[in-house]
Amino acid sequence: MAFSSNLTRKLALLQQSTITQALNAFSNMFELKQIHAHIIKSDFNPDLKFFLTTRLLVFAAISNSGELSYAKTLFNNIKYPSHFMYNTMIRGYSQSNQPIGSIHLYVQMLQKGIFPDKFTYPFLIRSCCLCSLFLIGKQIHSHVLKFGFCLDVYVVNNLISMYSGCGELDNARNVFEECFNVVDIVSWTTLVTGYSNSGGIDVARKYFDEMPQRNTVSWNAMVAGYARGGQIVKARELFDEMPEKDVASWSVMISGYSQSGMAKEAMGLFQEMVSTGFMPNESALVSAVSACAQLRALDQGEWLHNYIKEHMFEVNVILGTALLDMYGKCGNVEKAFLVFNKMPIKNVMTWNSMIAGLFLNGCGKQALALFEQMQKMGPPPNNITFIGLLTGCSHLGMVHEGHQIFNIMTQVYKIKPQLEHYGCMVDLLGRAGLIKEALDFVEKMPVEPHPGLWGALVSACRIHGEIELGEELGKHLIKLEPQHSGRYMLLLNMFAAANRWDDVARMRNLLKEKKVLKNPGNSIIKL
DNA sequence: ATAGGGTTAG
Repeated sequence: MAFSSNLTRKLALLQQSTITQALNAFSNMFELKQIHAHIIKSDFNPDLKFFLTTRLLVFAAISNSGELSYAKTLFNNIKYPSHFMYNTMIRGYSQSNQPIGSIHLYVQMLQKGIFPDKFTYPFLIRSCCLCSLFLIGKQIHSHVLKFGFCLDVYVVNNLISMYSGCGELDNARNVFEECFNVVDIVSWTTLVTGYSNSGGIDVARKYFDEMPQRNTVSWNAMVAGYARGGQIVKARELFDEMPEKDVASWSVMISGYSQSGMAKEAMGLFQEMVSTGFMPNESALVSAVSACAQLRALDQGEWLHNYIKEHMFEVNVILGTALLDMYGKCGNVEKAFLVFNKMPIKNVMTWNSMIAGLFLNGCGKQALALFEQMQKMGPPPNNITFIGLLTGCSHLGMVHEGHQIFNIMTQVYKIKPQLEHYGCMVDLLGRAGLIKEALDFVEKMPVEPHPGLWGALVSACRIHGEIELGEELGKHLIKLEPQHSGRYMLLLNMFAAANRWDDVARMRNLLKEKKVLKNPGNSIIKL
């Protein structure tokens, strides 16, 4: 008996080593499926089968070339999955496009009496954040406390990051302070990011200064915080002070410039990055392309596109959208379409940008045709889609189509119009000279008209010579916003257009009298 | 037995 069981074990070990070698050799789903088939057909002992299935599950669920749906099937066919298998699936879902699956599996795990461990929670909490299920996240926090896993720094950091993500910085800080003996550089950095994302940039800086040590990521987080908060000069100071820069540092700073509308600085820094010998990453490229779009710099945009092609960067959905947006804004709608058609994955923003690009170049019919296509085979349009469509119709004078779009928005997609949508409609009617209809529309609106909306109407009155009505509306507007110089200018310009010079002079005096500063206009300050 | 986090984009 002893002899025979020993033999079985030896045989198993022998089999195990061959199979382990085979497992080490597989690197894609095709090979994995072959091995899976082999496992099903052979009569390995159950322990070995279980071991091998675990290996397959890990690859299918979490590796880059895996396939979560296959992992799901695999998992569902296992009678008694181990806690490790549950953890693997929870992690797999957390890095998929359906992170809610993690939560379902966690519940299932508890129902089956399988105990979670410290590896369960980081991914589970991450999934809660990704789905914005913060209430569930808090419940899970109580599980963490109950099971005593808050001594694990990974769990702690994910909790801090969850509370930061839902803007509850007091809770984030409480976790940080209660676990002060386990926190590390990542916890500090998470807190810095959390505060700077919630408008607490000074608190963020305080934590940054108090950190026992800093690395490049912590510096990057602080620079990003300043850049996001519009304090671009401070961001740059810190960027220059950094003891060491990595690709993300450059990327953070370039995106800061680009998003603050400082497109020239963004381009300059991008060039500096490349000449310093750094290979830009996708996000730096996106910011640079977007800077070209702002500057209407087609040549530089095309240079970047070539650079991307030459270096064989994967054009992901964000980079692709940035590129077609750039081509659209720079007036090359053909190239925009070329990029659009080549993109294997498109999302709402991709479609929105392409539609806007077509409108911008006067191709209203094609823009509407693309919207038709989007409704048939694209992602569901969102409120931004409709702002783009209505603005486009307004600029091209497509009044009838604009009305249709508004109806589609409210009736088909049940999207409640926001102030912006009403503004577009008023603009659409006003520009077309349908001032009465525009006023009717304003009266029927269920929301309080925004000052800018009256402004659009006054401009329309100027263009279409409805001076009396314009005057009435303009005065009403000045009452609403007496400190806004632009409101006076609307009336002044209208009187000038109607050759009513006395009234123009009267407006000038009024401007002086009220000490309303005239907006000197926008100018880009070169650093 | 096996494993994990913080910065950057349209």
